[in-house]
Amino acid sequence: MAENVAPVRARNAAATRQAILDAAKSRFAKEGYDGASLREIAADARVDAALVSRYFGSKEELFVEVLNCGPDATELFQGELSQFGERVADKLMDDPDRQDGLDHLLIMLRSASSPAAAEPLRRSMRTWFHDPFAAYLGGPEADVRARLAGDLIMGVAISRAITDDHDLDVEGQAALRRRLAKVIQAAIEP
Amino acid sequence: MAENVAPVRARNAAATRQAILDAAKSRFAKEGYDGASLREIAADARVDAALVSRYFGSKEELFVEVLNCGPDATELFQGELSQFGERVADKLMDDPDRQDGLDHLLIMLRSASSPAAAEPLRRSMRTWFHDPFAAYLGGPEADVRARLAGDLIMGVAISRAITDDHDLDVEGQAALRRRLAKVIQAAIEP
DNA sequence: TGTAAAAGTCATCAACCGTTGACTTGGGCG
DNA sequence: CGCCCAAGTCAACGGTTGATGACTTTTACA
Repeated sequence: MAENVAPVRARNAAATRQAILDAAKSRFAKEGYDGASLREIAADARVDAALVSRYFGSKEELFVEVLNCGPDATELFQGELSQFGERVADKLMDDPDRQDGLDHLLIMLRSASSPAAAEPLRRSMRTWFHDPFAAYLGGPEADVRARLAGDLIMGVAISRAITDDHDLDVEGQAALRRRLAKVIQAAIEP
Repeated sequence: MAENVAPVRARNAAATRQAILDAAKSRFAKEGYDGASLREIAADARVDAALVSRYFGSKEELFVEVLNCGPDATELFQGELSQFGERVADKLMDDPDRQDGLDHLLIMLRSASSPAAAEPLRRSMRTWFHDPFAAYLGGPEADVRARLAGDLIMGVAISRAITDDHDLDVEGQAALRRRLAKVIQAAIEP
């Protein structure tokens, strides 16, 4: 018993930093800014808690870094505009674990109540979601249409995250998917 | 200097209890279940913090009590069905302080990330919002239509609560209100 | 190989949280 | 008036959080 435990990862600042960022992103998405503790994040990343503060300075700076590091939603803003509703509806009604593109949305809703997180959230939302969305839509009142459709998407994502869809049967979900696609399309139409 | 401070309120269990409930409702709506502390709530109600635990047993029980005490949203579910979109859009775009009917929605979104609050939230949402809404709508797939429209309303309420509307000018807000009314109506149409 | 800096760990701090038990104060009833 | 129970207060608890400084281990270079 010379070496007591596995080293988990070779000493590599960049890799460790990334591991912390990944763990933080996941935790923030699941529990929000306040709910996620640095100790949990550090445990997920197999790292001492003190190292997180050391690498990122403070929890808020880590949060900003997480928000700025991954766009993730831009993949939605490619392809036929007329099929946008269908695409997003499919994505939203997928099983929650596959919603990579919606991590930031989840972070947003779960951290909405934290004053410390509010300002970074606003900025990130605008940069990574709203502005690209409005540019993708184009046409008159693009910002209003993007805002409305974005709010709808966020509302549905929240609802799914909260209710776990225990209250809708299979055909109910199918009906919701159809209707959702239609309404999203109506929201972005000029 | 015999009496050192104002008694604030005559000794009255019912009134004190109600004052705590009001303060809790407001705090939960502003900061969510985790963010609102019993000490803050007690201070708002001009009451010692210990009294809150004494009256309601625990923070979670107080939360449940707040959720169960006021429906508040039923007023939306009265009047012409064809005007529903207009009515809700007006309500949503009002200044945030006047959104009495949406307090529970705010509480819901701000507390979405707290495991302790999740189950009471689901129950309350269903009882006080979704079910009456579906009953009000009627017709085929009433639950799906209620769910979708509810998600849209929640998303818009969240968005407004977060962004403070610093990013939309006056005519932008007017355009958003028009479009919102239209999309809500589309969401509830059979 | 020797060494200095980077990478990671440990112990600890002050602040805040929800909750509890012992205490003091007040008002209504005999 | 005097009592007594309800209403309200105070101080303290164990636990958790974010953050910091001193410490040890590893890596890489001369």
